[in-house]
Amino acid sequence: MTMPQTVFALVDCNNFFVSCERVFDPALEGRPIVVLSNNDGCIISRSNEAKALGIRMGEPVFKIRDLLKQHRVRVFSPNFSLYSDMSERVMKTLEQFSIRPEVYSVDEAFLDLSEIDACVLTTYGRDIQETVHQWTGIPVSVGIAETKTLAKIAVELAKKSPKTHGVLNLTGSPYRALALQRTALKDIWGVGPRLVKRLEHEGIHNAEELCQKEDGWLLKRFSVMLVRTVYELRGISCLGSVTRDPHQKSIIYSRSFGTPVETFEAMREAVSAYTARAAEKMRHQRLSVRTLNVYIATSKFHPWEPPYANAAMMHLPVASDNTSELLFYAQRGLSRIYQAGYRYKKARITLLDLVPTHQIQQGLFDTADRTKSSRLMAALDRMNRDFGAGTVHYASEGFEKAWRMRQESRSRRYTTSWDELIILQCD
DNA sequence: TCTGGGGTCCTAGGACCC
DNA sequence: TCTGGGGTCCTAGGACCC
Repeated sequence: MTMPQTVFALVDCNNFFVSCERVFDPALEGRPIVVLSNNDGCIISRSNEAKALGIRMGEPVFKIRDLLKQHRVRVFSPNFSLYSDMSERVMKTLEQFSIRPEVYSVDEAFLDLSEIDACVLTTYGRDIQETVHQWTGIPVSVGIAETKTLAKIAVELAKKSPKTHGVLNLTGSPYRALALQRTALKDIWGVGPRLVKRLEHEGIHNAEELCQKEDGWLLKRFSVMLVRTVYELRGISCLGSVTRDPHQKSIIYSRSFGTPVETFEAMREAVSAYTARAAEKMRHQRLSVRTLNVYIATSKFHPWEPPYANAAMMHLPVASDNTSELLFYAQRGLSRIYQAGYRYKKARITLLDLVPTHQIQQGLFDTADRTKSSRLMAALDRMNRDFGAGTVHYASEGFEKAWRMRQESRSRRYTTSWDELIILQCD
């Protein structure tokens, strides 16, 4: 029995965060720009002009300040509400081309094109590219192939070679072997730095050579995961859906502090604020949590300071989506791990064991009035949504927030905040 | 002075049971 | 005195991804 041939397209937004900034300020076109991580720490998105200057992904900003200045690179603090809104617009547009695009990340989606006539696939890809650009202003590249792993390779090659104009169809292509030959190990989806090292040690240096290896040999030395990747490279689709279904398994809220935290009170504020943010995210997805993890740490970059990191795992008797309840456990967890005398740089709240709120198992001795508390939470979320984040918050989150992260040059939230709409002048 | 944040999956090893 | 071995469940940590 032969399986029907699968075909996937990977649609990948070019330099996504940078492209979002450009949509609302066309003067940025052709200029080097970068977007920074939270706390204005590292580079997380670069325009082609910035890449050409040798600015690397993940580069700490303080190391390249002179370079940025010298070339008059426009620098943006991240504006995630803008980016996620733009992302939704792109994904919505893709629904024109496939019943249910699999949203893989903020800037990537897979489309199942198995039903599309093989002779029109490349044209179809171009159509996707043009429509997304026209409807959202975001430039995308499209890679088409028999498996998701090959589609990834196709899209990377499409970005690199100008001849393709951003669309490359590898299905049934005589160039596939050549494409694999030109793909370094580190550029294969699922192969990270550790595997690269081990594979190179075995004398394998590109995707094509990896494909030639026998299954048994791979299995003996590596894992089933790598075997799966190799099958994909050979054109046999064996990855399931990449979307987060049926619901997310964990929610993290993690931030570095703008200035180090050195007192229990300040840390308690930060942990409370982070817990409240994580709880908001969770309620937005109609989930409740059974296990909560509190983590605090000093900087890992200051070897001259005494290091400390610890985490506390807290189990709730009954799954909850109530911020007050979560705050109680978070604070209790914190007092278990907090040690005085350190300069803390980061805190993190992880919510694990998430369950849909509508199917919570009530505890035998649980007397809390769940309906009442969920109405309170809904009211709180609504106020913060309609009147701006932080309109109403818990006192334990604090008011001074000296630990709050730095954000010096964020663009306006053009699409999600009434106060920050774009203004046109017509003279 | 300044070094991000949010996820998933797999595996090894310990605890415990029969 | 003999010091087995299989199964399951849980967790921490590794590896990878964007």
